[in-house]
This record gives sequence, structure tokens and C-alpha cells, in this order.
Amino acid sequence: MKKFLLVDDHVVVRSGIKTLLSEIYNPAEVHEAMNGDTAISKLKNEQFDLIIMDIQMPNTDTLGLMEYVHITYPAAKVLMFSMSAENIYAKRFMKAGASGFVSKEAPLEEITRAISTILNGKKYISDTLAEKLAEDSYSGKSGNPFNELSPREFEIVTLLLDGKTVTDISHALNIQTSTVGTHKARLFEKLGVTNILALKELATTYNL
Amino acid sequence: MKKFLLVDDHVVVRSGIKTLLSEIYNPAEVHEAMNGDTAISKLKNEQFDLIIMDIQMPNTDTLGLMEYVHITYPAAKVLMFSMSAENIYAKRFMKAGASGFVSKEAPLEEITRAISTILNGKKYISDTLAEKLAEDSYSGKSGNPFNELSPREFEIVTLLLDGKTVTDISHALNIQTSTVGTHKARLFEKLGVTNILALKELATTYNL
DNA sequence: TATTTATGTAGAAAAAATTCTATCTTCATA
DNA sequence: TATGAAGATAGAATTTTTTCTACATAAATA
Repeated sequence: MKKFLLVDDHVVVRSGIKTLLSEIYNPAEVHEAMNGDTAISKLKNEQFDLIIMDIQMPNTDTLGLMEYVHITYPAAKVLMFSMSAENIYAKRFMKAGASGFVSKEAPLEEITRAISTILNGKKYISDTLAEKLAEDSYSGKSGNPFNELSPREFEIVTLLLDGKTVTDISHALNIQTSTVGTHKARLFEKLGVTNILALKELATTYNL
Repeated sequence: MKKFLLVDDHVVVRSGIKTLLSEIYNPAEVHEAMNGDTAISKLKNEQFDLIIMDIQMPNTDTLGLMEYVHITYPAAKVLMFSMSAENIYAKRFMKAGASGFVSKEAPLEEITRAISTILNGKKYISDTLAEKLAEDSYSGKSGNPFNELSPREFEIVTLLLDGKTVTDISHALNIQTSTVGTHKARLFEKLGVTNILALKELATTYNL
């Protein structure tokens, strides 16, 4: 019997995936976690065939969580689930050790394909994402300025775009406000923006 | 038998709600639409006991859709479903004729309560949202929240939306930064917003 | 291998923003 | 007309953010 762990803060989403999994892998043992902490403690006690994780959860640094899972349980397979279509996040998560990336907007058929591909020990990425990854690796630059950001800067930019203040972020990441300030200044510099609204606009044009 | 229409672009969300509905209202007839256009055409052909709609869908003006539904089918009951917790839009959707507003982050228990409350002909809003609404209706406000701003506040909101800092504004208007700060705090309060990004979003929905 | 560059971090100081309280004025209305 | 609400304004105190400098480490490169 396959064992799954769903990490998502939305009941309805968990319920939807659960239904889906039960239909395909009957019986399927489906565990749920609505935040990073719960996920971590579940992982300590049990081993899963597949972890399905939302990339976006309140009060949870999901990229950090992905890294943690990959380092702590290198054999774990994680399918990242994103609310929006293929975006700039995908690459980061794949680098952090995810086994696949799929959008919640994707047709059911693609979602099930992603799951079974990963369960078979392979990685799954959609065709469009594969193209994007290919593009970058051969043209050097993607043209997307957000790709120039370091992992930490990227992490911070997403929180900033979420309306979080420097102080919020310093708490969330357990670092000094001055450190957050430094990252913020460097990332503003890299992106060529001078205020949060311009940052938002830029992010929107690159549909981040 | 109850007839439902789910309007949401995410398969897994639809599937989750569908499962939920089937569990409570067995049998339940659940129709789905993944965008506004599909929803409109479904509404033309059939009548539903309840429409459950995501407030956020790509290429869909959901507030406009809500208004359209309310005007075209005044008896229709619509439960708005938002990805994030109670947000600034809730109020506008309620004013546009929604029967309820609930967050996907809400516990299952609240979601089912919302659904049954509305099916019983009542409106459902969370306690926190109820408070917010009470505040307004009691002061008789309606429509565009930007109209509630005083001339000075409006002047300042414009500059703020232009990416100007408090200091910039104090120079431009020849007043103290503390004065600008006071105006800013009051206007944030009036608009029910806590940061500049939320302000921008609000301004965008009222195409300011 | 030695050297540079990028990154993550933070302390200290400075600057900016926010909060709180308090005038003063205008305007509506009991 | 007296009363009070709404608005525009700030001073002072406080909090937050920014800036500047610096250091350690890791990765890249001459």
C-alpha cells in the first residue's frame, strides 16, 4: 500500500488530492499536515512513498522546508504543488531537491501522470517547464531578473511581495533586521527597483 | 436533491469541495465551471441551490461576475471562497450580493456551516468579517471606499500609489512627516488595508 | 593554488516611519 | 448657539528601516 503525505493548509485541497489518490491507489494511506511543523514531525515518525506539498503556505518557508526534507531524508520524493501555473518558483524547488512540480490548474490527467512518474522513481516536470529550464541552461541568461537573485534573496523577495515587513521577515527567518535590510537592498539593486510597488510590478510582469 | 455549481479553476479544489458536498448532501448534484464564461453559460441553462465561487481566477473579473449573477438571478445564492483569509475584498463581494464568504484556510467545520447556513436562506459571514461589515453599515458607507477619504487623504493616497515615500510627500506638500504619517494611518484604516501592496490591489480593483 | 567574487550574516549609527496626543478650524446639527 | 464630529496639522517618543562597514565562508577563476 502506498503511503502519502499531503502538506497543504487548505482543507479542500487536501480533500481533493486525497480523493484523487484513493481513486488511483486503492488502498492508499493518506496523511495530512497543514503546516511545515506538522509535516516535519510526521516525517520523523514515518516514511512516505510520496510527499505532496503546496509551495505556498502561511507562516511556512516552503523552500526551506523542501531543503530540509531533501537533506534529512535524501530518498524522500516530493511533488511540489503550486496554485499558479508554471512559474519562476519551479526551478528553485527542483534545485532544492523536489522530484516534480505541477500546477493545481493542470488537468487531472497531468496531476496523476506526475504522481505515477515520481512513484516510478523518475522526476516529473511539465513540457513547458522543461522548455524553460532548457532555455536557461543554454542561453545563460533567462532574461528574468529574478533569476539573478541568490536563494536567500529570492526567499526574501517572496515574503516582501506578500506584504511582509522587514521585521516580520527577520522573525520568520530568525535573522537580524539589518540582515534582512541588507538582502532587501541588494535585491532591489539587482532588480533595479527602488520601492515595493515597482517590485510588485516587476514581479507581475514576470508572473511570479 | 441539492444542485451545486462550483466555479474554480483548480481541479483539486473542485474535487475537494465535491467530495465534501457528496458527504453531506447525499445525493448531491455537483456541476463545475473552471472560469467565468463557463459559469455564465451553465447558469443560463440551469438553476442551482448554491453557487460556490473562488474569488480569484485568471482572466476572470470575479467581482463583476458576482454582480452579474446577482442582477441576472437575484435569487441565486453565492458562497465566495477565497484562498487567503478574510481579505479586503470580502466586504465588496458581500455588497455585490454574495450570500457568504469563507476562506479555504477555514476548518472544514466552518465551511460546512457556511454552506448549510446559506442553503437555509441565511447569509453566512465569519465573526471577524461580521464586525467589519457592522462597522460600515452602521456608518452608512457604501460603494467606492476611496470616496470616504478626505481631500487631503486622497491627495496623499495618490502619491503613495505613485511609489512616493512619506518623506517625499512631506516635502511635496510642505508638511511634517508626522502629518503625512497621520494621514496615511487614517486612510489605511478607512480603506481597511495594512500595507502598501494591499492598498495598490484595492486601488486596482477600483481602477484608480 | 592563490585570489577574487558572491553570499549570508550582523553591529552600530543614521534616517525614516509610526504612534500617541493634542491643537485649531470648519461645518453640521441638537 | 452650543456641541461635537471630522479634518489638517505637528511635537515628542518610539519603533522600524536603512545604510555602512565588516567578517566568514563557499564558489569561481586566474
